[in-house]
Amino acid sequence: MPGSRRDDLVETAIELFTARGYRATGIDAILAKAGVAKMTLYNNFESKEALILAALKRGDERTRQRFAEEIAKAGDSARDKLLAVFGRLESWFSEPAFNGCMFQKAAADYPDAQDPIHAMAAEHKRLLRVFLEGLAREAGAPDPAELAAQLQLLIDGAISQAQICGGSEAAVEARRAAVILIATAVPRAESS
Amino acid sequence: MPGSRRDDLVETAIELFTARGYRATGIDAILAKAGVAKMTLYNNFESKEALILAALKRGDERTRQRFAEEIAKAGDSARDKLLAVFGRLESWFSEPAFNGCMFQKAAADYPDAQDPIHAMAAEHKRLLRVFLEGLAREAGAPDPAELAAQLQLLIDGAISQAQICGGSEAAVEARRAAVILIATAVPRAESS
DNA sequence: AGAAATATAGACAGACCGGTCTATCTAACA
DNA sequence: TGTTAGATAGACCGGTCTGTCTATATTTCT
Repeated sequence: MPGSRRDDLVETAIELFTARGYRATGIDAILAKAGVAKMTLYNNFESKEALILAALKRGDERTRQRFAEEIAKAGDSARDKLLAVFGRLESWFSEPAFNGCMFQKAAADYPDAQDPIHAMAAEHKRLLRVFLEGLAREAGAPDPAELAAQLQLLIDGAISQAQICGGSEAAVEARRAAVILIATAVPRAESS
Repeated sequence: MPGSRRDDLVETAIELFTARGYRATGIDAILAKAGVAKMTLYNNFESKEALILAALKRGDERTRQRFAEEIAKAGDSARDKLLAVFGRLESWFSEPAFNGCMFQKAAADYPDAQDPIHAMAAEHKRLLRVFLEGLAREAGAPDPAELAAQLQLLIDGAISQAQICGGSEAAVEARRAAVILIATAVPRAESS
């Protein structure tokens, strides 16, 4: 089964990079926590940067999958699906291990837009917006891109506030704002 | 005139810490750019952390002052004052040197909530919320804290997106969302 | 069982970091 | 003019970082 050690490394990298930051987390800390030798890392990845990119890739897939799962559990009205995103935020913020968004932190730690790490963070945000746009379209918004962009502002703002100030109130606040923005954007007066 | 060198150090620190990050910016880079000797730094500040805290303090004061200036230039309706905040965001994002919010980055680089640096970032967000709450109260919002919290989500989300994806569209998007949230929160139907 | 691939521990190099120290220079004030 | 305070350049220390190397051990497949 190739990739088992590799998997351990990527999972541990996601944990530590998200919790402590990319530059602040040394290779040795990841190796110690994953219980893997240094050469195994450098046989599977070209460099620390390659490990970061692999962690971001997996984190991106997982983040959007988690949103999709929460949406699947939600009611079948398109409005409820959109709001389920904020329910996912609330449970995420409530996890003891929550420590902010690994993509916001990646873009902050590697501010050069040309840097592949920064570029991958931007790509994640783009993919998330596409995802939201699909939901907004299902909900019948006449301008789904507009509604998706506004909801994404609330999402990123909530993540940022939760990381800085702690707590999960930012998610319920964002949800309340989302209710208003959705009601305004979607013509159908869908009450109750 | 005491503090001239000290001022140079704080200003340069704000620039470099914001542009490149706190951990990524070495003392030597600040000293070189400010044209100051290393011992002068350590005669004015106890440590790199003390310099960071001084930079955050000045940045906090300046940020809120810039918002206040933009608001003073705006129309005298309370609604226009609230919206002027987003005008300030747009011109900020358009500055060539824009590279995100020094407080978001500080909280990301020092994720421990007990860390004085993280705590000062949280305090800045709290002060900004108080500021917004005052404006919301002037605008006649029945629940000014609620409106302020929602607008702050838009602000932090816009800053985050502008840093990750570049451009200043996030500010105009946030402004459009703010118009909706304000109109919903403030009973008085203040048109035109 | 034997061979080939992969993992291990740990030493090591080279770079960079924060912070200290010294010795020299400059400027202000008596 | 002499003194004192503050600024300067730069060597230096201990520590940490990424990445390489070697020599040994373990697994896996035939």
